[in-house]
Parts: sequence; structure tokens; C-alpha cells
Amino acid sequence: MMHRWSSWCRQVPSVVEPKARAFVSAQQVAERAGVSRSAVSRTFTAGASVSDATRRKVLRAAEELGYHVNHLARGLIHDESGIVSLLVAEMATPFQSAMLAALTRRLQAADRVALVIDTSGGVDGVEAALRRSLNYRAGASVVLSGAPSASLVAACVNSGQRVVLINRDDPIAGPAQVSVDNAAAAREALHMLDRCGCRRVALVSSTAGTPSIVTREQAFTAAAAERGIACTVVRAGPTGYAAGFDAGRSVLSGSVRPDAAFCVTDLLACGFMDAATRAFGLAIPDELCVIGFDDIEQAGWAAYDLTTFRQPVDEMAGHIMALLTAPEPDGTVRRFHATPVWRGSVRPR
Amino acid sequence: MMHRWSSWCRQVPSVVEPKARAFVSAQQVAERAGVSRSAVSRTFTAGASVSDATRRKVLRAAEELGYHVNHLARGLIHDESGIVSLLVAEMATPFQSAMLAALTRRLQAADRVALVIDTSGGVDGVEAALRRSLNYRAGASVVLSGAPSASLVAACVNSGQRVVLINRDDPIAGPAQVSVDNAAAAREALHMLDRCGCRRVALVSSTAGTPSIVTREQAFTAAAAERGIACTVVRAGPTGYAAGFDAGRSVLSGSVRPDAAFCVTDLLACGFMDAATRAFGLAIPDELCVIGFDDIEQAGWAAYDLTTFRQPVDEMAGHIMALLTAPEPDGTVRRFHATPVWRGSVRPR
DNA sequence: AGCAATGATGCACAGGTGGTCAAGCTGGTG
DNA sequence: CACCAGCTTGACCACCTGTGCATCATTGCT
Repeated sequence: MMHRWSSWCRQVPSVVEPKARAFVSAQQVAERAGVSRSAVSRTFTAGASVSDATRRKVLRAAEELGYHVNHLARGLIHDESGIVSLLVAEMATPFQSAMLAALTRRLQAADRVALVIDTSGGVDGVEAALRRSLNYRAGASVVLSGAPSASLVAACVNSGQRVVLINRDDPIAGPAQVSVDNAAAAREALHMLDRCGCRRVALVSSTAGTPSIVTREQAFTAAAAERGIACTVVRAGPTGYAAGFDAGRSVLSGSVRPDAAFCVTDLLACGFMDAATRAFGLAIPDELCVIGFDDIEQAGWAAYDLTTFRQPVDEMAGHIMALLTAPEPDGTVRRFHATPVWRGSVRPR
Repeated sequence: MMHRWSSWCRQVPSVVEPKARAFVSAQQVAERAGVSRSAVSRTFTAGASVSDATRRKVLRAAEELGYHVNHLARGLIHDESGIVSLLVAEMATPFQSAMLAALTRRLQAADRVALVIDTSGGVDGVEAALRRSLNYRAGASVVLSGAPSASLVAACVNSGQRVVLINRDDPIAGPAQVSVDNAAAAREALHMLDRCGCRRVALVSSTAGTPSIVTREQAFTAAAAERGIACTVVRAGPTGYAAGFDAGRSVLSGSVRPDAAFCVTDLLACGFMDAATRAFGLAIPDELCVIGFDDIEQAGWAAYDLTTFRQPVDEMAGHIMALLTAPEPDGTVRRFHATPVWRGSVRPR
């Protein structure tokens, strides 16, 4: 910048020129190419009518000057910037980062761009994030985690934004929702454990009352009660490895040990398994069966070899893209099936 | 586009009404509040001069209408949108997602916003990503992975963008660089292994020739040669768990087994350790010492308990922010020290 | 009371782009 | 050669906000 400026000064010694703008504008390209600015605009607008000679001149001048169309100004007119904001807390988590990656890739393929907003800091985190999304005239907001207030969601929808909520099981009207059939999967988890003879089951959860986690909890305990299987619930902290480890340490130290555990998250399951094998020397799955949820990458690692339920991240991302590009906004709830992935942490049948 | 047009036609049959804009503009707020649009603008501009009564009227009208300042138009004037683009490949990787999270959080704290761009697809991926960054008039670009061509970096710098390259050990002039002292760490890794009596060392790397990985390789093998320690190099695929596992399977099946391994990445180390313990029943660290690099979260998990070198992600993010907000751009290379984190995968002394 | 100083307000323009419309140009046909 | 059709072009406006400048009200001081 400094350099630019000084060289510029040398070129134009003493004129008033208020500001040295760094970005190249279409006007400058037009002057260099010897055409009107409209021609430049048309050259970069799909479907516009430009002669081949003009287009070549323009492209050449643009290349030489380093011109790039200003999407901000373009969005100013179209009332949509091509930006889609992704609201996420704990984005370093394996599951969230996988979802983020899938969405980002697909957005780019559709000539859109992902604005990632961290919604840590509870409710106002999400509120502030949604406001930012509006500030940048994002065409859509995808809420990966957190609970925006209904009024703010309404504000987004009123502004013409598409809003998609992921994995919130408490349906609020208005935005589209993409979720996973948590209840069915949790029930199936219990049945799987039941079928291989487990009688004393632990439900490993977290203190974060995310709706999808609560749903898994409730469905699992209900299914256990229905089948007459004892079920103890452990929550040792916020969702994560440490909470799983601590939960394992506390629930496995009792006199009557559970012979199976359903962890509402793979991260919890990893911590739980490590506690079981390292701190108590238990053999999995012989002495203890474990089932997780999400199918994060680590679940497939040999150290865990965790039987779990796969959230179809890529299909979900695809459906979200369909929602964003659909002609009409759509307030329906789409629920994907979480398929069990059989690995070695549960005894075969 | 096509759709846009047809729906537009249907919406507005014959009247002139050009478009039903969804976002609220400052003009509408001004009308409702009974003031001029300038007053609205000044109300939302820090340090502008507005009377308290006017401000209250404006804020109230804005609240009622759901007005949000259009950062696109604002950026149009200032020639900078407040957007910082983060270019990253493999963003679901633990290390990259941690860096992404740290940067995003800090950017938000500084009232900026993160545009995440996936640079998968090799060199043109990065090129296209940088172009996008220019399209959105990002004030800065942070390249977390990938090798942009020098000419495109120059284009960004010429446009007034700050460019920061992370963990590229091949210094190209112009942009600021933030890196880690890979060579020193790799040398220290060898010394650590040497000091606990390891004589046959494996270097587990990947087929992706990332500059920082190459540096670690070279420094490690050079140090081994210097101390007269045998070192075999294994590369079983692109950086990741699977490549580490495969590398372990191939290098540990030989007749002369290495008694130590330096994995240039924690992910490789996890795979390598799993191969060693699961496929060969080796005891770590008694029969095999392992050192990793990055200190991703999984390195601290009990299943691995991996001695590794910590990349100070948060400090690096802080320094990057300082680079972005500094008054003058800065083309220097800042090299952080990668500190060893002693855990259980290496025999004590 | 008169004057100066301070502060608030509105007007008009800039900033880069897309779209509309009338006019110019090219080429083909009678 | 005249005429028409269709493509290309350039001028102009709209989009939304920040800001310099002039105007006006208010207040404090002499």
C-alpha cells in the first residue's frame, strides 16, 4: 500500500485526487480497452450480447489491469450478494467441521460463497450472528447449531432470506428444517444392545441440552423402560471427549457395572471407551458394548472401531442446497434416516 | 437466472413497480422516523454527530422495520467490505478446523467476518478461491493451505489486500507469512528419540509434498544421518489416518523393525500407532516410541497419549490478526516455536 | 441584547455495477 | 440501391450508504 501510494505520487505529482483506490473498476478497464463501461459490464454478465472483438479487447484489458467484478456492487442491485452464512458453534468438532466442509464445497459448486459465523456465547451469539448475516445481505442462513429466537428468524425470512435449521428437533414454524430421525435411531440402538444380551444399560449424554440430544435420550430411555431394561443416565459435562471419559469413570466404578452404553455422540463414546479400556481394563465388546452417534471419522479408527449411527452429512448438505436454490421457500421438515454402521464395539448378534 | 426472470414477470404484471425489495433500506427508516436519510446513516456510524432525540427516533423505526445496515454498500465506499477470506483445503481435518475456529472467533471479535473458501482441486482451486476473494473485495486473504501462484498473490497485494500465508516454508516475497519452526522441531524429535535409546528410526510422512512437511522430513533425516542413526522413510498416501496406518503396516512387517517413529503429522501418528498396537500387538512406548506433530485434540486422547509438537494455533491466530489490523502491511516471516508436549508415547529419558 | 461558537440537520454527490432504451451499424434481401 | 432486421453500443438511471458542505438552531458569554 505504502509502496503503491508513493509510486502513484511520483506519477501524479500534485493533483488533489482524494483517494488512491486500490481495486480496479470497470471504468478503468473500459478506458484501457477503448470501449464504454457498459461493454465491460456486458462482457462479465452471462447471457449479455457483446461482439467477439469487444469481448476480447475487454478481457485483455481486464487481465492487464487485474480487474475483478465487484460482487458487492452486483449484490447491491440484485438485493442478494450470493453469500450464504453458516452459523455454527464449536466448529472445530469433527461432526460440525465435516458438515461445514460439505456445505462449503457444495455452495462453491453452485457459485455461492460461505460466510462462517461463530455462534459461541449462547443465545446472543446466535442473535448477533444472524444480524451479521443480514448486514451482509446473505441470501440464506444455515443454522448448524444454536437456537435463534423465533422473532429473529422471522426477521430473516421477512427480509427474503432462506433460513435452514439443522438438527433442531423442536419445530418452530417458518424456516426449513433438516434433521435426522434421532428417536428411531435411539430406539434401534437399544434394540441392538438388547439383542446381544445386554441387560444393564448406561445412557451417556452431556449437560448441553441440545434438542437432538434430548430426543435421543428420551427415545432411548423410553425404549429401555418398554423392554424392562435398567438404564442409568450419566452426564459429566458439555458434549465432548472429556465428558465421555468422566462419565465412564463414574459409571463404571460402581459395584454393578453396566454391560452396555449408548453414547449420544461419538465424541462422548470415544472418551467413554477410553475410560473403560484404560482406566478399568474392560474388553470391548466382550465385557461392554458401546454404541455412538454421528459416525465421525474417529469412529472408524482402529482404536475405537465404534458401532454407531451415521448422519448422512453429504446427503443432508445436498438437500440443503436444494432448499436454498428452490424457486419457492419451503418450511417443511426433512428428516433423514440415521443408518447403523456396524463395527466392532458391539458383540455380533 | 431464467427462473428469476419468469417469476419477476409474473409478480409484476404490467405496472412499473420494478421490484419488491425485501431488505429494508435506510430510506424507509428515515421516512418512518420523519428524518432525513443522512440522520439514519449517522445514527449507525460510530462517531457521527446526531442528537439524542433523533437517534432514539431512528433506532425505534429501525427496530420496527427490521432494518440492518447494508455492509455491501458500506464496503462499496470504503473499498473494503470487512470480509476476510480464509482459503483452506481439507477443512474437516482437526488441525485445519482448529485454526479456522481460532481465526473466525478472533475476526468476529474485531468486527470482521470470515469468508471460508475451499481450495480443493489443486492449484486452480487456490487460484479460483483468490479470485473469489477479490470479487468480494475482501480486505485480506489468509491462505491456510495450498500454493497460490506468485502472480495471483501479487494481484491481491496490488489490489490493497493483505495476504497472509500459513505454514509455507518456501518464502515467496510480498505477503506476510506465519509459520512454525519445523526444522528445529524435527531435529529435536530425533534428539528425543535418540536420548531414550532408539537406534532404528522410521520417518512416517505422506505423498503430499507440502513445504512444511518436506522441511520436517529433511531436517529429521539430516539430524539422523548426523548422529549415525538409521532412518527409513515411509509414505503410504496423502496425509491422514489411513496413510499412517498403511505406513505402519508396511514398515513394521519387515524383519528388522524400527524401534521409533517420527510422524510428520498427528493424524499419521494415530494411524501408525493403531497399526502398531492392533495389527502387530506392539507395546507403546516399550517396544516402539512415537512422536507426532501438530498436537491435535486426538493426540491427547487416552487411546493415543501421543508425545507431539504443539503448533500454537491460538497465538498464531492472534499474530495473524495483528498483521491484518496493523497500519502498514508487512512482508516478514514470523516463525513460532513448536514446543514438545510430553505424553506417554515416548519412553521417559 | 448581541455575537460567537457549537452542534445538529439536510442536500447532493460519490462509489461500482446491472438493466433499459434509443440509436447506430452491419448484413442480407428485394 | 433501398429497406429491414438484428446485433451492438453508449448514455442514463437505480441500487444503498457515507460524507463534505452549507444551513440553521441553540447556547453561552460579554
